[in-house]
Amino acid sequence: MTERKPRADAARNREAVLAAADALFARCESPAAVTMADIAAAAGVGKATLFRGFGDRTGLIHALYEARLAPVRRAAEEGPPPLGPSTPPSERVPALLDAVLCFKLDHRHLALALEGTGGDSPYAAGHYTLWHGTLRDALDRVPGLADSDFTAHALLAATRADLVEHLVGHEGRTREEIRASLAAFTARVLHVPAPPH
Amino acid sequence: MTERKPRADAARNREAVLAAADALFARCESPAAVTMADIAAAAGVGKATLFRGFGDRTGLIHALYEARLAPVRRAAEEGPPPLGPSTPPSERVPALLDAVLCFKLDHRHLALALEGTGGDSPYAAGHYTLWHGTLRDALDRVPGLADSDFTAHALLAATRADLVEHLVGHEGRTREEIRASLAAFTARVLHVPAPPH
DNA sequence: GTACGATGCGGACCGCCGGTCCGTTTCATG
DNA sequence: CATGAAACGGACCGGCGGTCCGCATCGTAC
Repeated sequence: MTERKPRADAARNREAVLAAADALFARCESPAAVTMADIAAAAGVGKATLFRGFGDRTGLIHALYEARLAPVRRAAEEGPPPLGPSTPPSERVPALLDAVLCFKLDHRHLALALEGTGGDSPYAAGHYTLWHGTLRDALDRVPGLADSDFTAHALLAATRADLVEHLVGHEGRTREEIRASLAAFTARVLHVPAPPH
Repeated sequence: MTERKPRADAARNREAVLAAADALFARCESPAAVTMADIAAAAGVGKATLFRGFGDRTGLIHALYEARLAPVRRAAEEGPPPLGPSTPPSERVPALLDAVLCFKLDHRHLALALEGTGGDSPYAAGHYTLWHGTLRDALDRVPGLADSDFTAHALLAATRADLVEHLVGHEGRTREEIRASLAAFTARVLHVPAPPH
């Protein structure tokens, strides 16, 4: 058995830390304004508990992001259409992108914290590789579309957290406007005429 | 006259700092590994000179980026086709994007330092607004293309520095491969059938 | 219930970095 | 050459990410 049963208080603290971090990132303007000490204080634990449980700051952010992303990820991996794998590509590609976009809209503060971690690029993170791979595979099945790898990168780039933040915060776009824009852009890339709506 | 003649040594130091910073960012793996003290030492000046001349770290990076970008910017603002304003849109849009991409390929270290500055989003920077505005205006003149604002954002997002870095560093793509991929993607968005090559 | 080893805890502590301060040096001008 | 202004530089500061170690708590075996 490589599995070790974690102690009860450790699990409880882990959840408290994730909840406190989520709340703090949501409340504060910039992710950089949230310090490890802040999170520890808000969770009612010592600083060392953070680092023991998550390694370092980026580890904590990754864990938090991953925890919130899990439902969407599962819906895309094994859920029903239009997100699940049984969906035809021309329908699944827009659905996947819309799901990513909605997640980033709902969790802008987390996405900003993750992508703005500085040192390590967001393209090294596991979840990016997953989205990119899923999208690439779907694009491979779209007739007449070459270079699915770059296309997947480019489409995902249109959902970058700081771009979304800019659209919402500085250009004053609403959630539905942005979703419509991305859908139209995606349709254009897929060579499907946009629905008149 | 609002212009004040700067002292000779100040101008000299300014250039030395820019050159030293450029070299350091190019040499080091991560932009975060280059400290202000490093730059000051490499330029042979005191730390205070950096902050007096550029305000803070992001100011220095902005100034350096802007200095290196100036030629491309001028070519786009008042140069001859295919970059200049007299070019027809269907030709100018790919040319603008290719110019941005090439600049980021040539100055990856600077682009990474700029976009990875953390706190402030790259979308607030003046040069982004400029590229976006130019591209949007060109897209406005492409028949049948609505939502030029978002389209400009999305196309520019495909040239993000960390994406370029990922393609070159982790996927092993060559410069020409990436340029071809972006050109094909752009053509697809413009509904122009890609050239048979 | 109790004794005991292992696991986890917490906050004082460290090194480093961005940014500031102020006594000193260098430039420009008449 | 004298003098005021402008720029210099490195010691200094506050704060942050990350570590360390003595102490508390948990789970277990009897």
